[in-house]
Amino acid sequence: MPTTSGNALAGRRAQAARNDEVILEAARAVFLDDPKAPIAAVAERAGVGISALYRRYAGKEDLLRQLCHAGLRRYLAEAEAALAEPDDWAAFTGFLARIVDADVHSLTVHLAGTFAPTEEMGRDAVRAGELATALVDRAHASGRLRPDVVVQDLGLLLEGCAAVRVPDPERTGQLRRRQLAVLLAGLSTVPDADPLPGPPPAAGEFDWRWRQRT
Amino acid sequence: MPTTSGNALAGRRAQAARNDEVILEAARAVFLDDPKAPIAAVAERAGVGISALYRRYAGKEDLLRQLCHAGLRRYLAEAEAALAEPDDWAAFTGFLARIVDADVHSLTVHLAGTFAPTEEMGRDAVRAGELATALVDRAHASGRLRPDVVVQDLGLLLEGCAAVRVPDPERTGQLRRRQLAVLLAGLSTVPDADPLPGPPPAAGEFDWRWRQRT
DNA sequence: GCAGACCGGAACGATCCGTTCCACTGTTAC
DNA sequence: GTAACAGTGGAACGGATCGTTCCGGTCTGC
Repeated sequence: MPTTSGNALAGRRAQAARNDEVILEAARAVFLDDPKAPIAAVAERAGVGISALYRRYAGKEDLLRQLCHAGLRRYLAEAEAALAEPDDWAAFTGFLARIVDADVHSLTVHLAGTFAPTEEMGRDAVRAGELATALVDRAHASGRLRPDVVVQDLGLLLEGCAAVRVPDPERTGQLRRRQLAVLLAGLSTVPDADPLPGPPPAAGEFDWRWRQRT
Repeated sequence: MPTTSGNALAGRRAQAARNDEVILEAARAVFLDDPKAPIAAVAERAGVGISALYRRYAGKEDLLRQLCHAGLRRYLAEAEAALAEPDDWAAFTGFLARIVDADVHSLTVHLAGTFAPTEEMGRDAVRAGELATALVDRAHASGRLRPDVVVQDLGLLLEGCAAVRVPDPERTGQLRRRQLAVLLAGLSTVPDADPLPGPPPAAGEFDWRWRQRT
């Protein structure tokens, strides 16, 4: 029989621990899809009751804030990992690809403004700006980045990728990779040797937009 | 004294005619900013009462539909105008620039799904697809468009531009032009000779996102 | 075997929003 | 002149939504 120490994952305590993760993941998925989604949608998606949510977070704003902060931390982690990469241009493109794949931009940006940010988030945001600047500087140093590109252009680029969205998440990822490839080719000084990635968008692939949404 | 025929713009009839336009423009501005905006916001922005709206449109859905259809017609008009342009590549890029400037993509796409489309809209949508295909074909013929680009990539491109938005509409236009330039450079087979247009995004220009929204 | 951590979900109260309705005003037709 | 009326502003209504609270139940840890 499990005790508080040592033994992990058993019984009620285990369910609680699992719920911690399952709720956060559900919140991520739900609010990524619709930043104004009701909190009940998160509970439903997670397969838990509403109480399980309120036991962990003071309220909706608190949940949003922590979710957003997690995204910001992910951004920092990826940026730091990228700066460890020796190749300047690969560090730059790899960073962007991972941020796009992780859909971090939607989290940090589309959720911003829906809660009062903490001071720590402010500090993290500043640091994120510094790291991004370092990555852009190195990309410039490599000579492969157009000279008239500034750090803030990263915001436009990420926004442009995050805007691509279809119902199927996996397909969304493919299309975003394609969009990113085009944008990077546009930001590069050397012609793009590779073909555009992924199956190209097909006829009728965007028709779902016209179907009546509830 | 004005009669029904001949004389234009006087008295009550004139106000009504003016309101027709002022309401449509207000609706455009409001729903472009927030597709889920309440109808009262449109009336307020137009400086009229709610009755003035309901006298012209059967309901919110009807207003949305007509607004969206107007955008679709604008798309068709621009596409036809572009096809009259002799230079294949200029026709392609000019078309995209005008669509981006007119913010037609947000209208047709972000409003889609909020109303039951008419059959005429369906026909117009099909025709829009045909014209877009013709423009892409001509761009391919010019040799300046990457061979692996398909018509549906236009959707991604427009989405990527429409995603750029700051509070000031004029600045939004500038930044979208910049984004479009990058995307077009990425879609082109020949290196981009011109520098990126407009003042580059500045530090702190996106901070407004973090200010608490009501 | 019991105290309590943990949970599901109904219930509540506060908004919000689309639509209707009515009183009012200036205009037009006669 | 004046009677009908098109056009309007905005209050009021009814329904829907959503964040949060709360209570009864269950299973665990000791």
